[in-house]
Amino acid sequence: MVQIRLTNTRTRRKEDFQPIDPTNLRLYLCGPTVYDRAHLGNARPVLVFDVLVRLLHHVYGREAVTYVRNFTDVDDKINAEAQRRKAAGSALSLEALVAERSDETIAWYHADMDALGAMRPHIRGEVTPVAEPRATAYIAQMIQMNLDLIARGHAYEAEGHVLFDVRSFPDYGKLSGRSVDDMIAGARVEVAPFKRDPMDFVLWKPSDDELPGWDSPWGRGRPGWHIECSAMSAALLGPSFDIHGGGIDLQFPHHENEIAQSCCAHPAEGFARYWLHNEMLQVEGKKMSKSLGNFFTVRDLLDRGVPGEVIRFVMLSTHYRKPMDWTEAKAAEAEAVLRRWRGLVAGIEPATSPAPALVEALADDLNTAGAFAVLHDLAARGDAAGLLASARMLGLLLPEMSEWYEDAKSTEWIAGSLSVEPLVRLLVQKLAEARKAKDFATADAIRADLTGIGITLSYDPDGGITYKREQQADLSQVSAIAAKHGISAT
RNA sequence: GGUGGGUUGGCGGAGAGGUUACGCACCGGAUUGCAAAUCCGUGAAGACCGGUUCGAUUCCGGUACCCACCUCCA
Repeated sequence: MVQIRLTNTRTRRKEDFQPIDPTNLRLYLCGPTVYDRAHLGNARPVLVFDVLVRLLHHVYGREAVTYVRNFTDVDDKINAEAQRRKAAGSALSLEALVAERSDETIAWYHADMDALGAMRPHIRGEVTPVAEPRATAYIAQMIQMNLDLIARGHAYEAEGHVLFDVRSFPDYGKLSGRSVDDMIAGARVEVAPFKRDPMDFVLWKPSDDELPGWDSPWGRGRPGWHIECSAMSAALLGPSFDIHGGGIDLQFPHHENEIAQSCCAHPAEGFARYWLHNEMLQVEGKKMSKSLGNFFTVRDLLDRGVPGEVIRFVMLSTHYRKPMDWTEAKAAEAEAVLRRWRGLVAGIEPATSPAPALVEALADDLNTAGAFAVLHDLAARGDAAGLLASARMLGLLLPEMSEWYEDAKSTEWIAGSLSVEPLVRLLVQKLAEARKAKDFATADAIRADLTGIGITLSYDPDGGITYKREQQADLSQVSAIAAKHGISAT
């Protein structure tokens, strides 16, 4: 059996992965807060985990893997949207409006992640909504966990809040390498007066009548963010499980707090054994932010015609623990490579198993960049069946993601360009006739004009011509070009 | 201020104490009416300063620069 090695943030070392139970692997990935479309950065941990899960499937079998990813649907931004709809005259209750907003955001999220070829979370291999818990469905478990923490002396009630007592957990700060005293020194937040220690964090907070809330021993309120993941992972995976993942920005405070809550509520258990954190995504060398104007969602890219498979390729071409930069140049390069590979594997059945070198690369702390080198090698040797089987382990060259390639190959035009398509066809026809008559001057002139506006073409061996519209094609000039070459629009 | 990560050839991006990473681009060649595509091939690197070593881009220390987190952003 292949030995998987993973960099465990908890120990800051690359370690052999030893499952608690090889027939029942359990993974938890912090999912999105469902207030809006997922931005590009949200996709990174999902794709990293997707490759990890595919690798685990390969090594341990699909039915041995349980992969849980939550939806955080308790959030001020969701509440704000619900309140806006209420104010706009909706007859629904606030709770129903919150659910409505969450539902539509979750549907978007599914569509976007599906487009990237990311597998849905699953329990022992079986895709089910249970593997994607919503925080609002686990409020009772959160309340119970808070009660346990209070009973064990790790939490206290103050003015309708329940707070975690960080001084009661000596290991607090271990994951992120900070001491409580360091954190206080660097803290820039105003400290609520009812906290025993400035770093104590909220497990439960009160809700007023304007906000969604649930009845609890501490009055009507809602859970703190961190307790949600502790309660849901315990409910679905048990108090000890194998791998917990997320972006490096969640290391502190979110994951630190999860550890504190879960380890104090279940002192005999180890909680997550391996912690995986991916580095952040940048755009053209800068942090993605709304103020810089370089903020965009996965859907924005898809709508602009960047295939999901290309996004996936770019994301995986950088190791997950390094900052990665999204650039147009990378997307173009990825598309060219994918196009070549798809041409190579067309009509080919995949080999029965991926190349051992590829599995080895992935087993070595998910070295996806190294895995690409293996794919390039297979392609260079003309091993199409091996390339296909291996690429699919990375979630590439999957049949369900081939649409963009098929469209380009069949020179199909998107709806907006239908009106000029007949003209282009006539121009190409004229070009073909000119070539046949060895009138290369005319042929080259037509080709140059079409290339100039972003319609590229290539000559097939049989004398036919394949043409396609590039991303930035300027179709407004087509009729002028047609007129120039003696073709009139009718 | 605290914590963590990074700096590799024109660009992107890995591994490894000594032996070609790989891809894109470039250049040369094959093919082509010319292109495109494809195929073959060459060249090119490891921030700076010290240390350990027979030997370091790879280990250790320092310096510079970049980034992230410390604010319920993956």
